[in-house]
Amino acid sequence: MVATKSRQRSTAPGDPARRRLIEAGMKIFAERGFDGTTTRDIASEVGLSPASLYVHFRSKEQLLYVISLGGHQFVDGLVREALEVSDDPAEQMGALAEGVVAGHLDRHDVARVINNEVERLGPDHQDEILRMRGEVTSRIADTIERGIAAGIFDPVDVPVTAVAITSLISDCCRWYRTDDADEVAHIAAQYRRLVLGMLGHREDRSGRGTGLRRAG
Amino acid sequence: MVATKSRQRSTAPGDPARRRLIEAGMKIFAERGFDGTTTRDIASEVGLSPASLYVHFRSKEQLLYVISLGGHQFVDGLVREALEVSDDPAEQMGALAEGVVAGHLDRHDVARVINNEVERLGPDHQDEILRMRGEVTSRIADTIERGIAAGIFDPVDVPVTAVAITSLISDCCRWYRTDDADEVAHIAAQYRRLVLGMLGHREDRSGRGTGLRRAG
DNA sequence: GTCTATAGCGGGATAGAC
DNA sequence: GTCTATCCCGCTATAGAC
Repeated sequence: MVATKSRQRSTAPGDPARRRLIEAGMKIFAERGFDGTTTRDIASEVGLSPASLYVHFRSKEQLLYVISLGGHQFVDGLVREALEVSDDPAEQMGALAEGVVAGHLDRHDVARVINNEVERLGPDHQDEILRMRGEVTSRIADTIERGIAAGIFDPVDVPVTAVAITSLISDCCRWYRTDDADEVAHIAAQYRRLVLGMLGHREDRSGRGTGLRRAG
Repeated sequence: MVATKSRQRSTAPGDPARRRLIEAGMKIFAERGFDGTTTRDIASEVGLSPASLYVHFRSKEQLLYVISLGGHQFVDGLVREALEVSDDPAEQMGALAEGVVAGHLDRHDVARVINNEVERLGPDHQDEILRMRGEVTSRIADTIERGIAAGIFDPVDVPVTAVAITSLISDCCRWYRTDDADEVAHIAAQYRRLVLGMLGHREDRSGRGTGLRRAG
């Protein structure tokens, strides 16, 4: 199982109202979508007047941007953590799938927002967020390539497979919504198997991969 | 490769305006989301006044419902077609993955709408559409079970795997947008491999599955 | 940093002529 | 079946007092 730590958001610590607005935005954007959410919804959720939102954020779009940025930093953290567990591409990919899925189910509100509301960002913010998402896919592609080179993954089409894995482990928050930690762990473990299966990695084949480097 | 025929929608044939509104709705809902689309956007796209929409649909939500229903009937058709290619669960699942992905890329506008806008439907319509989506997952689960029974799939967690496959082959329209038929065919073929990999089905293992029934 | 009040605009849907 | 005109409402964002 992969831990889900480092929840830091880009919020100043001494500003509770701002953070509460962010948390409310995550929750309500996830439920109703950006365009289905009013600034009144968010403000009243935290017991503030609609106008107060504009003390902390230039616009409703800016709030979405801050949430999206924090969400992607969270995912980046999950990915980096996973890649550090080993030098073995199969271990890395397994940890990555399991960790990202667990993180997405754990924080399914943010996960839904960063998946579904990217296109509601302004052009510049959208570009930036999509670049961050692209970096996750790049890391996955790189791991696949190392696994193929090590002979422990099938010689799949790398770009398509990297996108498919990104898609699969991100989209889980569309299908599951649970606070049961055991259930989260179970689902995440299954997704690990499924992702390694996509790469043709069988446990009984790992003996073949004598060329792989173990972590120092 | 799997064909993408039977495009019939639930539109009366002698009513071009209604159909044009449906096509416009597919396009614009896909681009901007249901809540980001105005009835004026849709009407002006087909050269009608805003009021004309209400001659053909009770409400904006009703238009979304009609589009969603047609989209799910389209997907249902793809699934049924795929299941008819053979009695071999691996052939069926491969055809299903390839066909659904090809269909989703071919008609990525409808695909995006049925994936992203379900929750904008009213409660009853939403229930109905989610039931249709659930039936697709059920058919996938059934195919997985038959494959496991035949010894050609790994003994995976059936519910989780069925959801994951549904997720993967539906979500492709988030990542790809192309009118190049060759590219569509290539991506769909890759997804076939990936899905069969999730099930632990290797081509070189199919000899093991002597217990499987061939189509009559 | 919070509030009340409101500007300014645009939305879904309807009325009624043609 | 289409139009023009419009109702009525709610939205984002701002002004200005406290």
